[in-house]
Amino acid sequence: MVDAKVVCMETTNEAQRAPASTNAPAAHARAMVGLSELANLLCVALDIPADMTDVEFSVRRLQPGETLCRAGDEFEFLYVVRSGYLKTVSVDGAGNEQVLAFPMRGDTIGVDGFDRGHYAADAIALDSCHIIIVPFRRVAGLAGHIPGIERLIYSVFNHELVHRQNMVRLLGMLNAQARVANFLLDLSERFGQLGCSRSSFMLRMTRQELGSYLGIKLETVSRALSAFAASGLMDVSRRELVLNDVEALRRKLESPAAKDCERRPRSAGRATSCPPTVRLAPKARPLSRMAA
Amino acid sequence: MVDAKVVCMETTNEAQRAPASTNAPAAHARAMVGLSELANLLCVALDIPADMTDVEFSVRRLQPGETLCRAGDEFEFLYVVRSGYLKTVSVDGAGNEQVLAFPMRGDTIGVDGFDRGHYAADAIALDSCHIIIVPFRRVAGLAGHIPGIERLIYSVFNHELVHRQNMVRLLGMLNAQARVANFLLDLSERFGQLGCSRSSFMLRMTRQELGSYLGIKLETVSRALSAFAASGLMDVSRRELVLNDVEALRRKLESPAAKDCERRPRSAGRATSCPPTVRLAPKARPLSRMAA
DNA sequence: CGTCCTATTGACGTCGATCAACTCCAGTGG
DNA sequence: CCACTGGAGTTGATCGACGTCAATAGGACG
Repeated sequence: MVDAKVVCMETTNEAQRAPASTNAPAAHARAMVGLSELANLLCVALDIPADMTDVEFSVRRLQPGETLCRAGDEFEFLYVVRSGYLKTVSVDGAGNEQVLAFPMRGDTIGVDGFDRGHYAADAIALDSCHIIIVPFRRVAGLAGHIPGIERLIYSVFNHELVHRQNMVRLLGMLNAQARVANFLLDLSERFGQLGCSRSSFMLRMTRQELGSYLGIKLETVSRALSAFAASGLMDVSRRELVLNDVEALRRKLESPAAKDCERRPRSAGRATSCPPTVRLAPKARPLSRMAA
Repeated sequence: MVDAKVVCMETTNEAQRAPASTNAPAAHARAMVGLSELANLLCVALDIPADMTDVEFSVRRLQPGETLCRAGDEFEFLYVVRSGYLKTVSVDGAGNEQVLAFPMRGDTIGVDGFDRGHYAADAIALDSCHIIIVPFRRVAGLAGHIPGIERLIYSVFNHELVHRQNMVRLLGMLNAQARVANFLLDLSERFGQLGCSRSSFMLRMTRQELGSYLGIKLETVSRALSAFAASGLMDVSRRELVLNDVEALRRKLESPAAKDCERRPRSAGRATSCPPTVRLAPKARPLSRMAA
C-alpha cells in the first residue's frame, strides 16, 4: 500500500477523479501528510510543538470498488478520508449486510475497532480515494508530547458517536421520505462545507446501498426521490441530483408525529426535584405459572 | 423504597436526595469511590501508581423519577452508574422524545456531550440509583500521571459507540418481535453478568419507554410480549418476566431476511484487489432541466 | 372508593416490503 | 456498426406488519 514514488505535487485537496491507468498523470497524491493537515481535516485545533512538525502519515490510494479494510482485520490504523467516497458495511452472522456510513473527506474509518481489537465493518471505495493511514498506537503515544492530541482522539470518537446517534434518531423516528430527505440535506450540507455546490451534486451509491443505510428498500428510495421530483423539490436523473427547494425538503422531516408541541417546563427543580414521574416498581404477584 | 424521613446530611457537593430512612441501614453507598473501583466498574484494567490511590469521586443518589442531567446542560461530568436503572431521552426540536438507552451498573452517561460541550440527552432515574460523578477534565488530566487512563476514556467512548452501533443494526434490520427479543436477550445477559438471574427479572421501564427505545409503538411491544408468552417462550406479568426458552428467543432474531446464507470469499486480494464491483460514476447527461 | 396510569386486546388503516415488468445504459463481442 | 447481456433504476399491483384508535381491566395512590 501507499504506493510511494509519487512525485507529489497535488495542490488542491478536492476529490479528483484519478485517471488511474498508466503511471504519471495521477500523481496528485502526496505520499505523506503532516499532523497539522490531519488535524485540519478533522476540524480540530492542534498546537504542534516545533520539534514535532515532522510527524507524518502515509496516504493510500484506492480505486473504485477496492477494499480498504475488512471486518475482522486487526485494529491497527485509523483511516482518515482525504478525498473520495466510501461505504462501510457490516455483515452479521446470517450474512445480512448493512451499510453503516458513507465516509467522505474528513471522516474517520475504523474507530469502532478499538475495544475488540479488530474492525467491525468492511470499508469499500465508491470512487477513487486518498486515505490517510494513521497508526493508532503511534498517535496515541504522542499524547505525552503534543498537548491536545488526546482531545483530537476523543473528538474522533465523539464524531462517530454523534453520527450513530443521528442514525438512531433517523431510524427510530422518521418515515421513509423523511429519511431520504434527511440524508439529502446532510449530504448537501457536507458538500457545502467542502466548497462544492449544495444544490447540485451526484450520489455515489446505488439505491440499494442508500436503502440499506437508511433502513428501507431500494424501491422505497426510488419512490421517495420520484415523489420529491414530482412535487418540484428537486430534479433527479439517476445519480445526478439538483435541489430546488431545500426549505420544503427540510419540512419533510418534521411532518410525522407532530402532535405534541407542548411545553416542557425545563425550569424549577434544578435536577433535584421532579415529583416521582416514575412509579415505584409494581408489586406483581410472584408470577406463579400463569398463562396456559 | 427509600421512603425518606429525611434526615438529610448531604456531604458531597452533589445534590442528593435524603439518605434512605433513618440513618444507618441504607448506608451501603459510600460518599466517595476510588479510581480502582471505577475502573473495575468499567471493566478496564488499570494500574494505579501508589501515589495516586487517593483519587476519589463523589457519589450522587437519585430517587426514581429524579433527573440526573438534562440535554443542554454544560458538559462537565461523566456519570457512571454504580447501581440502579435510568433512561436517557433525547428530545428533538419538534418535541418528539426518543429513549436512547437504559443505563445500568457499569454504564456511562453523558459521553455524547464532549464535542458540543453540553449533554445531548436527559438522564432520568427509573429506580433508586447511585451515580459516580466523574469530572471529565480532572480525569483527562490524570492521563500524564496514570498510564492507561486514556485507554479507559477511549474505552468508555468506544463502549457507547458499540451500543449505538448495535441500535442501528436493530433499528435497521430487525422486525418488531426480533427487536423485543434482542432487547430481552441483552437484558438477560447483562443481569447474568451482574450476578442476577438471567431468566427471571423485572423490566424497569414502561411499554411506552421500551417502544420508544426500540423504534416501535407500545402496543406493538405489548403484542410481541404476549405472542412470546403465548408460544411458551416466557411468562409475562406486567413488568415481571420469566424466560423459559432462551434458545427459541434467540431464533426469533434470525428469521427475517434469512435468504442469502451464501459464501463470502474473504480471501484472495488482501484488501487490494476486488474487481470494480463499483461502476464508475454514470455519465448522466448534464441534467438540463428535466422533469416538467 | 374514585382517579390516573399502565397494560392488554381488538378492529381497521396505512406505509413500506415484495414481486414483477419495463427502461436505460455500459460493456462485450460479433 | 449492431445485437446481446446484465446491472441499475423506475413504476405498478398486491400483501403484510405495524401504527392508530378505541374499549377494557387492573394496580397504585390519594
